[in-house]
Amino acid sequence: MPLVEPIPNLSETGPDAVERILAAAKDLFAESGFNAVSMNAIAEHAGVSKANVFHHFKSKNALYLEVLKTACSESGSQIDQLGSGSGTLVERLRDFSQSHLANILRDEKISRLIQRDLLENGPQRGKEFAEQVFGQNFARLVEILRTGQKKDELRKGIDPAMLATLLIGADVFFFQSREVLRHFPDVSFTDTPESYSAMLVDILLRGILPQP
Amino acid sequence: MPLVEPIPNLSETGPDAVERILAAAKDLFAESGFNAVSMNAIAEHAGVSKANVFHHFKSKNALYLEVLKTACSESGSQIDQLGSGSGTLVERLRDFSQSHLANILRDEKISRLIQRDLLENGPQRGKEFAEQVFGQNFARLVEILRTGQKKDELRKGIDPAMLATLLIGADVFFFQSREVLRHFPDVSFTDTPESYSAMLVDILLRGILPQP
DNA sequence: CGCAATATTGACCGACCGGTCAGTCAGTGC
DNA sequence: GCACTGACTGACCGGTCGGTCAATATTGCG
Repeated sequence: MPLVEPIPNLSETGPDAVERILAAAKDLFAESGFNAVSMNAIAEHAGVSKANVFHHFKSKNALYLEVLKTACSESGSQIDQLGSGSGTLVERLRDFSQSHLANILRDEKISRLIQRDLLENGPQRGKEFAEQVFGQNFARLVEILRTGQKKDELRKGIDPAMLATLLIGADVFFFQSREVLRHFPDVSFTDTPESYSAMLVDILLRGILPQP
Repeated sequence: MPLVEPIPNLSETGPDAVERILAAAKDLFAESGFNAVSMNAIAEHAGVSKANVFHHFKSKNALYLEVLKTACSESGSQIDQLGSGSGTLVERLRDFSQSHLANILRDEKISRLIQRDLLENGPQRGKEFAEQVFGQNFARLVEILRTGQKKDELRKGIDPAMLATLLIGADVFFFQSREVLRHFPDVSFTDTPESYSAMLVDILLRGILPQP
């Protein structure tokens, strides 16, 4: 029972079958993970026969890798423009935090897909992601922070890589824990990522101690 | 091909079959997730027949839920003693951050199991975890922070729930991203969670801006 | 001891899995 | 007309899945 019909395809020009398969696979893999999705389900979702899926992709794993590759390139290009803005380091940090979280939330499917893949494929995949997907952006962020530190916009004792980890980690944790946090009565920010981001940067900048 | 033999069982007194099944299931579920683990694999790992597993647990799902229940109660009791220490808020924060991260890392299997379950069972499970597993501890941490805030040990503008989220999130992110972070040349703390924790608290306390 | 309850087993089931295959069909160049 | 090609399909394969069942081994109790 296909939950989504393959676009009625009124006469002829619909999305290419390959694209429909990739889109269906992306949705289903992100939703339920590699093992829980059958090639039959993908085929039905895409409105083609299972055999046709195998005609275009030599195996389930090959299809999965193709989906992952696409997702990663999208994910990478989204973050590209970050950190290139001008202004003080403080302004740039605010911008980065806001747009980074927005990017994660924008295509939830991609985020889930990558999260799932990292969880299921262990250290080896972790290395691949570090080197091929996130490495550049992380290094750039660290470099920006280091430069700011030299210009005395950042405290000397701070490890730039630690700060970068914290900035990214806070957003990632927000993304994947929203559905838990939402049910804590003390928590008020799950529906407004902007306010989460603002509070995060505020804490990072000024610290949590009372100021004389 | 069982990767781990069921304990030679020299004559008779080994762990009860039910316990062996639970232990095997916990290991395998944590390692590969619900769908990727077969009842046959669990049975072999536990050194019993598959039918015997079904004799003690009415279904795969019931076994899984039992494993999850056990894992959650262990996870809960571990965190129990936190925050009950004495001393200034700063000292207690340092203690909390250190031991919280240590707890997460101690039984990696449980952490992975819960992480996997939250990812695969969506918002509904998120609510259950929030209410039945993490709710109390989170509320207690928030309460400690709020009290400290009233005694002026914490800046007024800080949202205690936000700070609690940040404390916990930083540790969780560290746990699940170690294998990625490890491969960033700028990162130096992946093998020393204590130094990560120390840097985290330092940043939170003093902020990242230069101090006059 | 006998005997019932429980623990454990191998054989088995239908459903579904990823993947294959022979073949249909529309389009294209000659 | 004909040969060829790539997209596409339904039927099918061996294998594994979660789950069942009748039969056997083990235990505990009168």
